[in-house]
Amino acid sequence: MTANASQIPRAYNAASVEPRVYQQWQDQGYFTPDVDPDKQPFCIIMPPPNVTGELHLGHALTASIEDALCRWRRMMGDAALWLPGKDHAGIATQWVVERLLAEEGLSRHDLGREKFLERVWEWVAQYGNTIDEQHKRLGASCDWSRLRFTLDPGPALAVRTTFVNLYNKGLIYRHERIINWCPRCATALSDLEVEYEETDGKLYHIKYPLADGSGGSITVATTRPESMLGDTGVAVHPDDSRYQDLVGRQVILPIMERPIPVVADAALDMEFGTGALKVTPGHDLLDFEIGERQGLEIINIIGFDGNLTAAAGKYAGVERFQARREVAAELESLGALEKVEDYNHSVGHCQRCDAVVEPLISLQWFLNVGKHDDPASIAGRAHAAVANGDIKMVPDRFSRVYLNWLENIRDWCISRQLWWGHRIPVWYCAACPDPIASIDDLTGCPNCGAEDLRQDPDVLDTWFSSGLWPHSTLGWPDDSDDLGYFYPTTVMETGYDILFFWIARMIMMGIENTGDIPFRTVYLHGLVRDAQGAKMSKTRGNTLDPLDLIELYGTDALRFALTTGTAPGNDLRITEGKLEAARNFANKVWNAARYVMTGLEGQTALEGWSDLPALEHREDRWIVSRLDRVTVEVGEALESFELGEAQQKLYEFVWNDFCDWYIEMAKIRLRSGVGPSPLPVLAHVLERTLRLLHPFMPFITEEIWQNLMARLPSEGDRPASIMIAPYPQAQPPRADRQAEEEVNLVMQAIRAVRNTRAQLRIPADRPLPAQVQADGFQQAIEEEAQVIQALSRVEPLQVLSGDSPASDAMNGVTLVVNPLVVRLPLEGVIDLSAERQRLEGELDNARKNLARVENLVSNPNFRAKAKPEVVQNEEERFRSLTDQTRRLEEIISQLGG
RNA sequence: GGGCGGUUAGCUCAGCUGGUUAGAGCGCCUGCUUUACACGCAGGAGGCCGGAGGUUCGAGUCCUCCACUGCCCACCA
Repeated sequence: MTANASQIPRAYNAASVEPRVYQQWQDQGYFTPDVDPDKQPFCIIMPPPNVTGELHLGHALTASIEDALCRWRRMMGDAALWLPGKDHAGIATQWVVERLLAEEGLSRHDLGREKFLERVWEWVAQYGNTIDEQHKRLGASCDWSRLRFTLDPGPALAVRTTFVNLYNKGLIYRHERIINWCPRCATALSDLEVEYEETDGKLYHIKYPLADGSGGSITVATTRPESMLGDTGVAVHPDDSRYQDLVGRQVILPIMERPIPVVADAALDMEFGTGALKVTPGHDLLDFEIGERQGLEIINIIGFDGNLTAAAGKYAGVERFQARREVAAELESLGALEKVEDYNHSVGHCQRCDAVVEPLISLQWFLNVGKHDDPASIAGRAHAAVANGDIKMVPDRFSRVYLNWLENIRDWCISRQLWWGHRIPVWYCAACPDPIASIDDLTGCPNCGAEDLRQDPDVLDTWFSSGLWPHSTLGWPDDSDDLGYFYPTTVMETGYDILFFWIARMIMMGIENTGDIPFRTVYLHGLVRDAQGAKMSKTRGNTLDPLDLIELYGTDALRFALTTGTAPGNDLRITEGKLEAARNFANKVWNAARYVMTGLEGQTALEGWSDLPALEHREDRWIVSRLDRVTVEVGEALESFELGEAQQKLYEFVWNDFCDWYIEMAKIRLRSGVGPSPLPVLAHVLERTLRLLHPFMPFITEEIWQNLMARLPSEGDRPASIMIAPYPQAQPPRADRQAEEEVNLVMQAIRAVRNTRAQLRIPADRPLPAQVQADGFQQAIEEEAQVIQALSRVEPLQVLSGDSPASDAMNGVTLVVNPLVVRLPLEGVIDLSAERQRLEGELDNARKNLARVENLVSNPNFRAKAKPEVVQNEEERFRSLTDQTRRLEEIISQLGG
């Protein structure tokens, strides 16, 4: 383990490190929390990916965020449970297996239900855990011992229990009504599973003659002329003066030659089309409702297979879009087609297969969720939970979207005509009139004892079981320890695209079943898009495989790239540049660590590295003060779910403060051996930084941490892994304003000299003599002289007191780093007038700033109304600018001319 | 039709409750094989924070309107 520093590879090798480290974590049982009353529970239920799923960047984003939160809370001492799962994904999985069968020339009907389900289970056994293994590559610290599948006995019992309870309450019911039907998937869909797309279509104006033979007619407009075969009425608005005299009369439906009534219904939009609507209650939602109100007949002319039915007369058996063309043609030949206009409207498509959805009448199961303003209803309680703040959403704007959805919610069609899924636990007895809902499988009728029972053939919408997920995974309906301890869960984290599908359902079902909310906070992340901002999709071919990216950049870099520089709820683009930046950062951390560990080689005087009891040196006090400031900022960012902000802060601290400045300063002390050794501080800052970074970059931090700890004397309890080490907390006494101010001055002076060199093209290695007037900071500058000399290559450096510049310094450049004045005698390199011009430019700038601040500070309104610390800041700035202006004026006057 | 975002440096984006001279990464320009790192170091250029009003001592940040753009919802016959 304690390899020589020389044996530490020059670059971090993700591929060899990561699987090994992950295995160690898992073997140690770190992912599996105990139910521990002395700890605070923290629980995230992972959104269960589909068993058919391959890890994509959306999963990777989900996992990166959830893992970071879990690792952070675990290090904070919570009993952190991240519970993984998988979803049986009814339609998606059935499709995959049916496609495989099709390759054998078989359909599921050839196999029969039982054999088919066996095949699906075989498929799941063989391929269903791909995504789990992929999650492990991401470093997911989830508790695999608690892994749940939606069809496992536990969740299945939860589904049946819920169904039976709701059935017994009368909230789940079976009804014949108009639903969304996908002819390709041959199943009913919920409203949510229909996606509307703007489509260029036609608006057909069809003339229906009056039945009285008067020669009069009424013209209706439709985008689906074939549906007229099922018309059972024509509706007009009751206030529409054009049609007053037609209401109550009959018209003749062309082609079908069927008399149908003209009715008045207020749902009509008088402005639209001709103001008259053909009513097809069998195939249109609005028409269905009008039909119900007006007592119109329902005729089904489109069948479940998408072909026209016998009720369509001579069009029976014709495919629906073919029928559209043929009906339009026939209407035209009959002279009933008044006109056809181009028309853009939105058409519903099946979310799964993209076929055009057909509204039709069918016998289905529904869940009555009630109204949002009924506090006793499912929707009402789900509404209240968010409205009253029991459940908080991040970002908050999604609360309104959610509430608005619930305010318009309708009953949920929960039955699907599939085989793969939770079969509806209802049996029909040949001898009894009422269906029987039962948690246990029935073999005989509980009412009459008859054995002629038939179970409902349908399965439940996949989202029905998903809706129970937070409590069903924890053991409900049993009163399990996990349920008591981890429920309500802490955070639900997922993409905003499933706010209605999943989040809303979990809130509804969670409260219904347990009486308590399923989670306290909902964190919604955005969609991962490609570099051009396009949605990633397989058909577009613009998907990036996270595993490829891991191979190229490393897991930590991928995770960092996905979660830095983004805000909750905002879509993000993943680009090569971001991935490279993240990888470079990982490399930076690795090399900083390599440097520190090289320094530790063979050292013995490292006592106190873990808590640095007495810091003498200004630079040490500075970096520790900065470290603690960052520690506070990172903690606060995490508390408010601002992961990107936390990582940004850490990035800047590591790269700028620690690497660019502290390590460079420490090198000088290490070389000279003068003053206290910076090694304990280097070790301390590195070790804490690793812990701060660990939730975001778990692998590289663990690998370095193990290496580092092996080189450091044991002080206090030493955990076996960084992932169970405590998350760093700031120690207020270490905040050191003075050290920060002094080191800042030193850095500014160094920058000023470097800048001058670059401007004047003076080679970096050519030593320049310099004088510093260190008004009030003599001691600090004298003590930091070595650093200033080394980092800006000034040699020799003369520190002057007060305002007594050596006269020979006047032929050169004077840098005002208020309150310091740095003089670089550069005879011949720069002429007096150019220098004078430069200084006057600076003075100009300073005066402008001074005027602005003076204005502010002298404004009584500002003094009265601004926060005291703001006033104080501005006053300080005023003094400093006054000072700077005075210095510049003096210097310019000394230049003469 | 209703609602919600976005519009900040050439590109991709941060900027939380209004308070220094608005930041980062990438890209660009100038120098550097400085023994942790060229996946690097040092220096630099580049922004009327979409437009117009308003509130305020003070606005990228709050309010109103407008423009462009993306998304969500809706029974657009």
